[in-house]
Amino acid sequence: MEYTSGQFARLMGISLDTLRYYEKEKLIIPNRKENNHRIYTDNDISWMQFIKRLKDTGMPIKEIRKYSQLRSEGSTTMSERMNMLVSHRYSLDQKIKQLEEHRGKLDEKIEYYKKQLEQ
Amino acid sequence: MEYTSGQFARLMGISLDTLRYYEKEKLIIPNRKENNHRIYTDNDISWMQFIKRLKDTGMPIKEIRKYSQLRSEGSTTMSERMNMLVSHRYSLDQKIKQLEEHRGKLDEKIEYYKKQLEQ
DNA sequence: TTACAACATGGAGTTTACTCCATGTCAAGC
DNA sequence: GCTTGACATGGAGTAAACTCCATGTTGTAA
Repeated sequence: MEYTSGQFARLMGISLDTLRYYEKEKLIIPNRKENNHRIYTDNDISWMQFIKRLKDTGMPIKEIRKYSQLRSEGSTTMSERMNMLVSHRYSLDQKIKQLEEHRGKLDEKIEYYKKQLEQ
Repeated sequence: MEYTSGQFARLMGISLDTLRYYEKEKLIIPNRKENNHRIYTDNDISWMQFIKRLKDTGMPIKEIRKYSQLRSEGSTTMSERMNMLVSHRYSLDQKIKQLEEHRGKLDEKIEYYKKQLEQ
């Protein structure tokens, strides 16, 4: 399947402006038709979903660009890409652990409020 | 114990500029000495630690300001503050769950890379 | 064939959360 | 008494990640 920029943006749940911004930042660079209109493929869909995953887990755009750059250089950059993911996975793990601790402390505070309000 | 702004900032691991920025945003408003210098107390330490917790869990400064505002109005605002925390705790929970899912998907991708590189 | 929606570009503007800078005051050590 | 370091203020600047706008081109339905 192929998609116009508008269709693709709607499908991915982002704005056209954001899509073009990502292109300017070299995260995702679609092919063009003869009329210069962008054309996205199913392959772009899974790539975009992965970009969103990296973003949602806190990877800055500059670093995603680096990953994207390596990806476009082909299979010789595989181990470097894997290293990036392993390191990112580690910091994500740290982050989750910290958030869990914060959640526990929030629970304590909420419990405290509850007790105060019961009286 | 009492602390000057410099001591307090160092203790909390933030910069003096950030500390004053938080004051401008009404998150934490210390008393002043006769010479107009800020003076922080142990009470401010635990309050600041809580501010950091809210920040680290993704609460925007505007909302922390609202909580701070309620807090300064005394015990009559307790249930409202609790409601804020309960709601924040809920979204934090959602966030953690989403991050865990992302982590799982990252693991899959890393596994895939590993297999490719083994050959 | 003409209206209008969708697409394109370049550049300016926005929001959040700081961070830096110029300038001024003031207490303490040499 | 003078320098120096810590503190004060107001305002400008920065980085990240969009978001908006003006202007122009293209594709399609009536």
